[in-house]
Amino acid sequence: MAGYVSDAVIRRLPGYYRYLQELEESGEKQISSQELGKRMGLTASQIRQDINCFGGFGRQGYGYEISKLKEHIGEILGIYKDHKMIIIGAGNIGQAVANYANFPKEGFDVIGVFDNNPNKVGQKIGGMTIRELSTLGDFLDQKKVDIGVLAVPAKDAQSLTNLLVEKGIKGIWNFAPKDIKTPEEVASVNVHLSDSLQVLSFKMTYDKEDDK
Amino acid sequence: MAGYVSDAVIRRLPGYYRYLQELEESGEKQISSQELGKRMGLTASQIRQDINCFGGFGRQGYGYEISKLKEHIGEILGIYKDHKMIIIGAGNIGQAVANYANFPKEGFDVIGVFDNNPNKVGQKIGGMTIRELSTLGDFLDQKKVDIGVLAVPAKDAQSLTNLLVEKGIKGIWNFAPKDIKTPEEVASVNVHLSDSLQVLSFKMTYDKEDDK
DNA sequence: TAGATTGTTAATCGATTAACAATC
DNA sequence: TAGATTGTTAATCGATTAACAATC
Repeated sequence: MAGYVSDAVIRRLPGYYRYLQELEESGEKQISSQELGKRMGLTASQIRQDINCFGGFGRQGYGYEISKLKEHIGEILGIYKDHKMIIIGAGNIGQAVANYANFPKEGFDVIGVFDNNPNKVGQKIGGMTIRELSTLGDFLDQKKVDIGVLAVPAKDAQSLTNLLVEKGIKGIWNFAPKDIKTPEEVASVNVHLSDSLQVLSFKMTYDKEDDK
Repeated sequence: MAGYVSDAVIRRLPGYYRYLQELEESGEKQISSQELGKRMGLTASQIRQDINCFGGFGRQGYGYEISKLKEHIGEILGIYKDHKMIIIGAGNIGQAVANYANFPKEGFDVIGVFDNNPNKVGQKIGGMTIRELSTLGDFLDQKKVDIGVLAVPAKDAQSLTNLLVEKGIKGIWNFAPKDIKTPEEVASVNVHLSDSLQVLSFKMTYDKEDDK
């Protein structure tokens, strides 16, 4: 359906989904681009442009049917598909992701957790037994895994990425404080929590000098 | 020093810091915008433009002195300052942040953790005793806190934001799956992990149809 | 000096906003 | 029908890239 979709648009899609879900839960049936824009802090124009990257889901003179638009955007995001995930690194972040309650109901299903620390291997987190990292290759040979979550130190990020890619992973969600390189056909998203905290730190300093 | 700095530039700053640190650790002394661009996947032009938002740190015919530029960008980001942080919500993410090893050495210091679950209050995480959420207001009256980390359910995010703002917090690092509103003088950064996973899901689906 | 590379101005590109005809 | 609001084209704005004089 969609042709080229810019990164700027892609990054806004989950926000649309969240706001539409909230509206749906509050019992609303319909919304105009103007009203949605007011709530989200976007212009009505931008919302219509964004949505029309994927086709005309609205109705002139009426607006958008909330549940239908939400459904469409969920579909576009691919969140109704079944995603098999594994987590590599059972440290703070690996554990948080393993236990994160929001995923399963949306089709993101953790089927394995790996670590190379002997004290952790065999322990359970989020109902899963932590496996020895050296068994990762075999695991990937045997099971279909869609998403690899990298929650390891920076120095291990690229070599593990290479292994995942070699074994046919489709996407990598990278929490290591290091940018990873994947071939074009393997999607990746970097989270970089520490970067995000530094951005906050910057804004705390510089906002004061802002004069607009 | 700096006038208006666009969000696009701000978001790249932590990346510069990371790459420069890595170069420094590997013993490099000097780098040109061209070479740095190659490593980071940016154009040399963009790097020079970005850096010159904050002043001329380079030398013609030579490039940039790595340790000096790193230091400058660290300064700009404000990461050498002392930041007192509190964490609100001792669930998966709150715990991960409390235990996150990368912060203290860079001046981000967690001085309190709060939760409203009686089973959690009194327990220890990251060397801190979890406090009853209802004591948050008093705590903020007594101590100077710079950053509040929100790791709570969506429904509680805005009311806790309001409390933090009222008590004079300077920045909010928001992990709740909900956009928060703060007055202009209070900085905030949303992390929205679930959004980021959905972006990955989208890219896994649509990259294949991409024809460039 | 010659070569390299910055700092900065100008050109281009892409994303956002405005406008308005189509139509519910 | 009249009013509202979309889908879409055109105008504007801002960010990225290119170019080049300045200078180390």
